[in-house]
Amino acid sequence: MTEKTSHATVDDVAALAGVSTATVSRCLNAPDRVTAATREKVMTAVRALNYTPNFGAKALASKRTGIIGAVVPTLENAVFAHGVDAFERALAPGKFALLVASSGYEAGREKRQIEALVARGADGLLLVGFDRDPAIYDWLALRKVPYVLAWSSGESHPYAGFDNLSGMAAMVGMVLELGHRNIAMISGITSGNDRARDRLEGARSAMAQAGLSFCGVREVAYGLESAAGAFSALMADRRVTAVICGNDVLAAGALRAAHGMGLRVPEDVTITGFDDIDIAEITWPQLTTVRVPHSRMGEEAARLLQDLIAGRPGESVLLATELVRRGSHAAVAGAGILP
Amino acid sequence: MTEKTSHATVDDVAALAGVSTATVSRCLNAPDRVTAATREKVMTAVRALNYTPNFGAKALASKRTGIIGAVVPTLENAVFAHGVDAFERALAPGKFALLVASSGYEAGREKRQIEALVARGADGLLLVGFDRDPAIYDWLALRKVPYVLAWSSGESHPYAGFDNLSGMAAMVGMVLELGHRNIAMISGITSGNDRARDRLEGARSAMAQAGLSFCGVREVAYGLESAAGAFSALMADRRVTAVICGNDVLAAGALRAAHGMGLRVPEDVTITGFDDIDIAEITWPQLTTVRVPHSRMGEEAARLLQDLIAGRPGESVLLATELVRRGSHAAVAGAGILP
DNA sequence: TTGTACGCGTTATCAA
DNA sequence: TTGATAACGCGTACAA
Repeated sequence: MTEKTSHATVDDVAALAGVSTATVSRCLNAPDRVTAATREKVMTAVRALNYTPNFGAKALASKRTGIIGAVVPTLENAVFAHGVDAFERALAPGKFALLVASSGYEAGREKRQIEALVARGADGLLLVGFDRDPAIYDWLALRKVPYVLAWSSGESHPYAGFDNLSGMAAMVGMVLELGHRNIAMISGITSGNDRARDRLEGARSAMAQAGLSFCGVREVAYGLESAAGAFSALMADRRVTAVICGNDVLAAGALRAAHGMGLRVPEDVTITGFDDIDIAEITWPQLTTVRVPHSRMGEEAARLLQDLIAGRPGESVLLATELVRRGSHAAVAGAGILP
Repeated sequence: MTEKTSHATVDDVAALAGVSTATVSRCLNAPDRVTAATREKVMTAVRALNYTPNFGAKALASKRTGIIGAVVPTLENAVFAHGVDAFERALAPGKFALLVASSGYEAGREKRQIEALVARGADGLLLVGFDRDPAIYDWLALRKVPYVLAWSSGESHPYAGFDNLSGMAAMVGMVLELGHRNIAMISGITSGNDRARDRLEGARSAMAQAGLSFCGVREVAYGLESAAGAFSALMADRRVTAVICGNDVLAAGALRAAHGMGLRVPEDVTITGFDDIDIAEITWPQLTTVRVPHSRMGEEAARLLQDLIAGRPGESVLLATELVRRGSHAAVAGAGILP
């Protein structure tokens, strides 16, 4: 009875090919350090035995797994789904694989997920934003795990992101130019979320620069329903002519609520988004929003992280955001200013 | 100069705690097989040394990684993003982590991704649909890697999915009841995609049952633009009063094209979707579509796969789809049938 | 309940 | 270019 269930090992391959295990290993990991003739013999044996290197043994001996971890709030937001998708595709094929975990916007869960990924041997990490317990950065440094932050500018950390603050300030600036003065905002929950905080901050500073402040600000969880609720509450103040939203999902929810209330967009109220995900082009009217190059950002993050893992310097990159003027904005009625 | 860079090992912990390495291992993996007193000593040492088990060594010795792999066409489609998100959340926390790869709807790339995940020591796999090279299933069986198929009923394979065929047949049945007779369809690319094929097949069989066939069928890549193009082409036939779409993205693209052509929906043309993702509620009018319990499916798939990995039997589950009647359908003009 | 000692399969060092 | 051999760090029979 031969052991049919056990897999072939380097020893089996070496024996069949008539070489040493060291040569087999070289053939697989550094083919150019072996003569064509022996390489041929070895590869034939590999195929004959259907040999696959044991992952654990390889990781143990080489001290690297080829696994990169990513922790995002949720894949349900297209922003992260697209970014992670692009990130994964930009990883050197065959060399790295992506381990994904979600935090549900919870700091505690994010910490546990980071630990779990590192425990699984992640060679590097992709994280969202910079706002987290400093102990985590210390721990990562201690463990010598390289990481890249995305969707924000990472302050002192390596990052591939953009400036949420100025992006939103530009949007509010445009709304002000349209003559709006009574403006409200629906923001994401800012606690533990630097993206949401920066967007709110950017909006407020643009208002302040014009000597104004918001009629009302509502912090709500990202979701159509919560945005719709916030919108109705905000519009109770009949002076409001524009509602700035922290992202496109929030804006879509507000838009729907507006329709439900019999309000015309943009004639009665201007609604703006942020992110420029697919839904921005699907709503009616289409959303005026801030374009963020999510896919490009995923690619840059992958490039940067792979540099870091390889011991190369690696430079952070700040991507530009862009105002996208579509149909959900207009000059305030009677303002005499053209859109 | 002490070696500051090397991490603590079981030996270090054992030495500090004054026990053997075996006891340390037991404390971490089977705490109940150790007295509370020694456990306390060991855990104190673990914390003091900031000890984390080496992943490679653990995997090598235990022959399992706690890594589960998933290969989906793309995370850009909300259907997969949501499903994967739910799947990941349903994985036993701390015990399993999710390795995600995308195939871009390419069979060759999917095969390579599967191999890459198995090479990374995946204890189990989540795959989309059943339509793939049989050699892959053989290879998986040879390697003894458990897997679960989702988004389809998996034929002879373990699956957590739903019946695309009957789901679409029900939708077409409803459209026929509304009096429509000149119907066209925008389908996803059916080659290598059993979901798209089943939906097209289900639609055709419902038509056939009424003694009809489609005015036109267009197979296009999933995307707003391609759907918009297909819609205009299909509507060149002025008899068409309803367009069945293979999924919600396609339907959203068709809807946008309809607006662009000055067609009213649903007064001039009925448009239906499939999947019931977020955008179905964001379009105007909201999409009449087929609801698929993506999150529930992800959870069931996780449950099933974990059963399989644990050596338990594990039962496939077929989830029910449901017709969601919203605003994009209406009785054909002059049909005298109420919606 | 705890300790001893070996095996897991690969890579890397150093000679040849 | 190739080969012998020593790590790599943990789990686990088996014995105490």
